[in-house]
Amino acid sequence: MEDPSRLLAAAHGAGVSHPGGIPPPPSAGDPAAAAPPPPPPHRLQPGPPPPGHQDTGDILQQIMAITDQSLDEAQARKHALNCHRMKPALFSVLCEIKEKTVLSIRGIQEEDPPDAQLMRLDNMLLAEGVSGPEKRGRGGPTTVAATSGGCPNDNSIEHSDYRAKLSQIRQIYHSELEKYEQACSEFTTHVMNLLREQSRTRPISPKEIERMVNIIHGKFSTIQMQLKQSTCEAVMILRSRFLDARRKRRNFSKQATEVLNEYFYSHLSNPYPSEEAKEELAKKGGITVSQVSNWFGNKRIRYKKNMGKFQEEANIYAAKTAVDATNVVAQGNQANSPSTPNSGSSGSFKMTNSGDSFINLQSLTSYQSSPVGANVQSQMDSLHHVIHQTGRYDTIVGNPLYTTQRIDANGSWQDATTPSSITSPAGDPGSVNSDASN
DNA sequence: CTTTATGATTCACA
DNA sequence: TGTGAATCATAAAG
Repeated sequence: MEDPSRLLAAAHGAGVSHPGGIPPPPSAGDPAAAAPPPPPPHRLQPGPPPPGHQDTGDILQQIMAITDQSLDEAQARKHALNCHRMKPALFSVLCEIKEKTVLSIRGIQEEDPPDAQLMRLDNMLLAEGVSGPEKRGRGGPTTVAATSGGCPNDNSIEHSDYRAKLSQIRQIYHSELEKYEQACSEFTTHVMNLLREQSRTRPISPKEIERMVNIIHGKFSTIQMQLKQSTCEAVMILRSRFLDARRKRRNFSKQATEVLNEYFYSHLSNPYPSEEAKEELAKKGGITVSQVSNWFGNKRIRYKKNMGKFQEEANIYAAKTAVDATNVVAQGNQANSPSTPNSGSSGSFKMTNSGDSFINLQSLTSYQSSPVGANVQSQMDSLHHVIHQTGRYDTIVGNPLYTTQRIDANGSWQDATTPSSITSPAGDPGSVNSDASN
């Protein structure tokens, strides 16, 4: 901002010799200066100024006096200046001087690197849907499939509360932003008007105006950045409050649990779905891949810890799988497709803590599996039955013998030791149903 | 309210 | 990097 006193000085002509912008005492020829300024009410330095500081004291006095002048008086002075006969000449001198000094001004600008922080904030706000277009509404199946990243926030579909709050933030952000922009443009026009006004008494290049506008915009963008920053903070807090899955745990849909369990129990020998299998399961269940991974992680450990507890469940899914498998077998018979494997043999995955009887059972199953056969099945059934009755199958048995049989009957057990499951999630009979559904 | 079930996170490990 | 194990935090059941 220009110092008003400088203008005054410039207009007086003598001011040219005072680069400091301090106006000299009014000349006698100046009609506007005819009336001596009223004495300042408050002297900063009472008493006579020390020698050598005489000028400064005077000047100071005048500056102080300006504040006491009425607006009308000032206007009158200004008008007088504009009408002064020497004005055009002085003005041109001023222009000349300005021309010379403008070079030194030029270097000052040129510091406008795209602010990294601002960009970060912008990106985040955009990602959160605060800035930019209205956030994509609820995710259809496409969204679910697309966002299988691992970010647990996909569940936001259910968090209508979260969305409401977010849109509130969004609203506030936009209204504030608008306010700032309005204020900025108002202020800019105000300053431009001022400069235009001033350009009558001093030369102002367009570059200078531009620079001024840039400065103003810079100042306002600093404020905007603060706004963005606090908006980001608000969103972060909101997120942590609403989307922290530990706080808001939602059970999976029945469909999801179904799909996962089917896979798990039909691949009990190796319940480690490949990445593709996980994706497939995620798609079928309408959850994310990382949720699938979590689920399998939890399932494995919990199943292992307490197989007895899962017995019933295992049987249910085993039966289910068996039906499917039977259907498949009935149609295509064994052997044909290498991708219709099978699945699981009984809980063979590193079940070190299981009882001996289980192990025996296990080995029995596996050894006899390849030959196939209904007799094996019945053997197993009875064995299972016995164990079931005798006793406390908690740590002893676990698991879907039925499945084992069926699947072994498919003859892919050997492969199954190493994940047959991994090879073909899609073609797997264990998940046949879901294939049909999709 | 307490207990159980369950999804997610964290950390160590191979 | 994926996994097992422990743990947390919440939903659901009793």
